[in-house]
Amino acid sequence: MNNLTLRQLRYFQALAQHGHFGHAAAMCSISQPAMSVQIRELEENLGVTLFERSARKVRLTPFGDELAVRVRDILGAVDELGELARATAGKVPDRLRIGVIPTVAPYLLPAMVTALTRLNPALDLHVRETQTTGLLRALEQGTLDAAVVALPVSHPAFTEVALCEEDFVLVRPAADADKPVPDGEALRRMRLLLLEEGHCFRDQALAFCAAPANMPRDGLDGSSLTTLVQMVGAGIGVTLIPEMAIGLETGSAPVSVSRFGHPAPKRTIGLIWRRTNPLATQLHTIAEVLGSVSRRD
Amino acid sequence: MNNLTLRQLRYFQALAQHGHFGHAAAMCSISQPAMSVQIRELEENLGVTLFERSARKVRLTPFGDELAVRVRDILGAVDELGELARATAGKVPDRLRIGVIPTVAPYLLPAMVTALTRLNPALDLHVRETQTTGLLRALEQGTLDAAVVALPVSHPAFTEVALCEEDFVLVRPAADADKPVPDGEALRRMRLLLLEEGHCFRDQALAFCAAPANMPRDGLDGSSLTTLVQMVGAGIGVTLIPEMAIGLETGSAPVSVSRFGHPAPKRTIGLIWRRTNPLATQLHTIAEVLGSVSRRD
DNA sequence: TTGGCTTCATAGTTTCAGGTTATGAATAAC
DNA sequence: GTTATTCATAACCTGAAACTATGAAGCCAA
Repeated sequence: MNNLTLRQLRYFQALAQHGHFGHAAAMCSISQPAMSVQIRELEENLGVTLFERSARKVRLTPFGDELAVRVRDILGAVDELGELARATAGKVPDRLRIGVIPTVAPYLLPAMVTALTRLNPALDLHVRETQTTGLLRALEQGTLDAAVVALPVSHPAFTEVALCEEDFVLVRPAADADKPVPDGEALRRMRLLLLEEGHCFRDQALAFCAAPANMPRDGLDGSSLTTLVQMVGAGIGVTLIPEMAIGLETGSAPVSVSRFGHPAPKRTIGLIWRRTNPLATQLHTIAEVLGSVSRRD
Repeated sequence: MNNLTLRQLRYFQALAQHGHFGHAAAMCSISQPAMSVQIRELEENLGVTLFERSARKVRLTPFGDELAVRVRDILGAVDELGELARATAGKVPDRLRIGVIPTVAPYLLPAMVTALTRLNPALDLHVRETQTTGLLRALEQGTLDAAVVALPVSHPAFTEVALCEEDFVLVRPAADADKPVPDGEALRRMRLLLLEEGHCFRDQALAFCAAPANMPRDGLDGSSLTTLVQMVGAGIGVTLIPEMAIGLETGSAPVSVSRFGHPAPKRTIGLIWRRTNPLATQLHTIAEVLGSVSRRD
C-alpha cells in the first residue's frame, strides 16, 4: 500500500515550509481541509507522524525534517523532467545514429558532420557505413535513427526524402580523353570495372548498360571506388563514379573524366527512416540540412 | 499544467522495460487501455513523444531513453522514503535534543549518554544545561525535544514522567560530623549556603526550612554545588546537596555528610516534553531508560 | 471565567481522474 | 484474403480528492 502521491509530497513540502495548514493550502491553491486530509493520508501511507500539531504551531517532527530534505530533491528531479522535455521538444536529439552507404560516405560525411553539429552543438553523432541492406535491417531493429541511401527504397515501413540527384561520370585512362563518349550500349561492350555485389551503385551502373544485374563478369570487381579508379589509371579498363566522388578520387591517378550525353545515368540520394519514428519533424529538418549540403548550396 | 503523476512514471518504467503495452499493463495490474491512456497523458504532459509505436514493437525514443534513467532514480528515491519510514517507525529518533537542569547534569549525564547511545548507536545527542525556566521556554519553542527537571512542573502543555526520587543530605564542616543533625527549623537559623536565585534546588531547600523563597540573605549564594561544598569545607557555613551529588562533590573538601531524619527533604527528578510531541511513545521508552540509570538499577 | 478568535479536524457532497469492458484500426503472418 | 496480434478509442463506472459547512481545542483579552 505504497500509495505515495507526488501531490502529497508537494503538499508536504508546502506545509513544511509554512508551518501553517491554511497558508500552505493557499500556496497550493486548495482549501485547508484538503491539505489536512492529504497530509494525514501521507502520514498514514508512511506510518509515521510528520508534523506535530499544537494549538498555534505546526512543527516538523525529527523524521519529518529528514524527509523534507529527500522530498525536496525528489520534487526537484521531477520538475527537471518537465524542463528537460520542454528544452528538448522539437530539437534535434542529442544522440543521432545515422547510416550511410559506402558510395556516399567518404564524399559527404565531412560536410554532413559539420552541418549537423551546427544544428546541435551538443550532438553525439554515430555514423555507420555499410550497404543498403545492412542499413535497412539496422533501421528496422531500431539501432539506427536514419540512413542516407540511394532512392527509391520502396519499402512501406520507411519514409524517404530526396536529398539530391547526381549524374554518373565516365572514368577512362588519361590517354582516352579525346575519344567519343560511349552510350550505355557501347559501354556494355567495354571492360567496365564495377564495385562488388551488394553495392547499389553497381546495380545502377549495370542498369544504365541495360545489362542484367547477375551478368557473369570475369574478376573485374573492386571493393571501393578508389580501387576502381586506380585500376583505370593502370589501364585495366573504364568505370563509372558518381559526380560527388570526382574531386576526391580522380586527383591521384592518370585518368580522364567525361560526362555522358542524354540520357545521362544518375542516382537520387535520399534520407530514410522508419515511418513510425516520432522524430519525423526533426528528421525532415535534418534532411533539409543534408540536402543543402549535398547540393553544395 | 505540470500534472506529472508518480503513477504515470511507474507505468512509464514498466513499459520502457517490457516494450509491450499488454505485458506492462499486466505487471502494473491494470488493463491495457489504462496503460495506453496514462502513457499518452504522460507524453502530453511533457509535450514529447516517449515511445515509438510500430505494429509489433514499442521502442523508446532517444528522449524517452534519457528520461528512463532519471525516472528510475526518482522512483528509487520515492521508494526509499517508504523504507526509511518503516525503518524509523517507533525507533528512537536519530537526533535527540535534551535539556538538563544544572543540579542534575554533572551527576547523571555520563550514564545518560551511555544508556541512550545503547538504545540507538547512531544517536546524535544534543544536551543543553540551563535552569528550568530556560528549558521550558526551549521546549515550547521546539528547540528541545525533552528535558530532565525537578517535578512537578504542572504546566498543561507538558507531559511529565518521574524518573527517580532522591533525598537531600546535609553537608557540614568535617569538624561538625558528630553534632546532632538539625531539622528544618534548626537549619533555618544556621549559616545555610545556597545556590543563587533561579535554581529550583534553592527553592526546594528553602521550602524544607519553611522559609519564604524571597527571604533576604546576606551574600551566601554560590553558583554551583561544587562552590557551595568548597565554601563549607572552608568553614563558612553548611549546605544541602542532592544524594546523587555526594560522590562527585564531597571527595575534595574536609566536609561531613549526614542524612536527615523523617521527614527528609527530597526532590523528584522527571522527564518532560510537549504534550503534543508525536514522539511520545519513544519518549516514554527514553524515560524508562533514564529512570533505571538514575536509580542505578 | 467567559466570549471571541484562530486554527486544525471532520462530515457531507460533488467533480473528475483513472479504471473497466467492448470495440476499432493497422499491420504482420499465414 | 484471412487471421492474429497489438495499440487506440469510446462509453461507462468507481473512488480519490476537492469544496463548503461545521466542530473542537486552545489562546487571548476583558
